[in-house]
Amino acid sequence: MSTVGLSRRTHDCGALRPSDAGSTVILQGWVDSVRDNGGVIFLLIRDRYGLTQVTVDDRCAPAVWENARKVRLEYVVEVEGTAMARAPGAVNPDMATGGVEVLATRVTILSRTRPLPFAVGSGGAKAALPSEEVRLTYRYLDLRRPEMQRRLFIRHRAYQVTRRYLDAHGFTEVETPILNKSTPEGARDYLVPSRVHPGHWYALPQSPQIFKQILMIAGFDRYFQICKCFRDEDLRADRQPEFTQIDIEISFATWPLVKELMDGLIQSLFQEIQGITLPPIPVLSYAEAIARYGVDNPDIRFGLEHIGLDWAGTEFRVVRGALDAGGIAKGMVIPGGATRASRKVIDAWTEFVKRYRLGGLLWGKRTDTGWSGPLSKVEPALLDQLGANPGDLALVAAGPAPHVHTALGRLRSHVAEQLGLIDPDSFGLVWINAFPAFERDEETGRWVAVHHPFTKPLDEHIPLMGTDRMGEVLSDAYDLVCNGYEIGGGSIRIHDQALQARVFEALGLSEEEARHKFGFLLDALSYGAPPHGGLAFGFDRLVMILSGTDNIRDVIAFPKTTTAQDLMAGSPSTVDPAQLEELWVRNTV
RNA sequence: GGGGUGGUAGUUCAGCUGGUUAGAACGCCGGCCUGUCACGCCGGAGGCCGCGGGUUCGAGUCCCGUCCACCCCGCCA
Repeated sequence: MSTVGLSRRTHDCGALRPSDAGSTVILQGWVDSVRDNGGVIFLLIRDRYGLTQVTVDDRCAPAVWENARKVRLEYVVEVEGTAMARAPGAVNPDMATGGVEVLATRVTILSRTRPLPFAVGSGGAKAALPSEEVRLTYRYLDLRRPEMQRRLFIRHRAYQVTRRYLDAHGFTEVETPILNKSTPEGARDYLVPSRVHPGHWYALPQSPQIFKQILMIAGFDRYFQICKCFRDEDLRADRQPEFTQIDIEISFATWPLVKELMDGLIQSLFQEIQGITLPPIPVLSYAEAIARYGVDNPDIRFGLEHIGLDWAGTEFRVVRGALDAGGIAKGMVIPGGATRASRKVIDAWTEFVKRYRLGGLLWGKRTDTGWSGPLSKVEPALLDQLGANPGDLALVAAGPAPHVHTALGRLRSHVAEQLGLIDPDSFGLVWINAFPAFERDEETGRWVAVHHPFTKPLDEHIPLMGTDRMGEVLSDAYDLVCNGYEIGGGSIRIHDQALQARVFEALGLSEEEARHKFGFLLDALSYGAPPHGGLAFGFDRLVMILSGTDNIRDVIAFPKTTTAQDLMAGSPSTVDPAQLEELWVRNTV
């Protein structure tokens, strides 16, 4: 790849090698370090490709010296000089260009800098990274750091691999509107007032869901888009208010076809970016994932699987009480945990599970002869089901099923991380499918769609809709999970308007309401809709995993804080009252 | 909406149970130094101790409130 072309520079800062000795070169870049030894000055020049040492000594003209003395960290300079092989004792084996240096014949300062708010270049290695607040305020400086550049280059590669793969498999990239109709389901919408329609509002898309289904009805057969989505909900380390999805929809799709095509995309991404060939991606049903891992986004890079026990006949009070109240109790065994987990550590785990609305944690250490700890009061025959060996630690959680699953599931990852059971260089991918189609809204008690109301229930479960077994209906939906992160999800959609109407009915949506919210989709479905399905990948999370970070802000050029502010740009901000007036909006703050 | 951690020099941090003039490192400014690569040495400047109240003879330190950053619960079809 040539980066020089018609530019003045002859090489980038990562290019020179001892074999270039004797060449006249021009470099342009930022001053990464200045080592002024009096009679000789060494400048490290940095660009996105690397670092090159420039030498100024008594062979250099007075004008070179004059400018070299003025140079400061992060000045932008152009240096002309002669590439020289370094003397054997002066070679730096830690640098790609460590065998060469450029003896300057000209140093031109292209741009100066004010004193920096924090160390940017390799000199920053000696200082800790500044706070996120400072990094975000001066994002242009943070992004100058090679580590941040590396992540955005990986992101760039991921865009290209995605487009190339999907194009090669017959997908058409289509853009859908950013100014949309609000639908009151799902996350909170970001709203945009209409100037020409007083009192009317657009919503920014939470996803292009309905549009991509309409593209299927329109006959595009295979669609994709790398698109921004917006959800006005509280943030997390892996959640931003605006984020990027690889949005995909396939006509005449079945779950096996979706899996085959998407496994190929994921394989390509890991192959071309990480250079690794993934093993085939396994599939777990939702029910199995919950039983074995407690969560629907399990990290399968380590064991510590949950163990369901048959508690028949137990008189152990905590478990008995939970079971009698309609709850469950299940366990987890930590091999060697009897010595690896101190009482203090177990107490901390007990506190940990309380976050997830669990009352506490029962534990027991398997000894050569029996059990110690609270679990020693349980009937020993029942504990045999745990399959623990002497030296193992068993943890048992009892309570309402959702709390037990979630708490023990989160604890499983917490323990694995704490005990170093996770190989940080490995990737654990797994598909989860056969999700429940409906769940009860905790506040209203109404049935709501777990995925979205266009998700097709499994054929054999369709008759259960609207009956008292509504909660047993499973859907043809699937998520892709990597290292415990949900990185994608989708479903086979309903393409039949009669079935769609039945789902709305089962959800307690009147025909009128359904028409008001989704009328245009219902109309479209009535004009010859092919069977179709698809999914969307969380592109930021994917890049996060591919670049080895656990924070989504690290892979977004200009992210927002946990209070959804852009500290650099200063958004959100107040606006001129005249703007509001034009938009028929009145400020009530 | 709730819980937790943090906020002291440009940056990263120290500052014990309240006590005289708030320190260090890096950076910045000036000087010295001909082979450095975290260069070294000497000197200097730089502080509304996040903000607002309160307790006290006295607050960086204790109390209340508030703002900001981060992590988590709720939330995120």
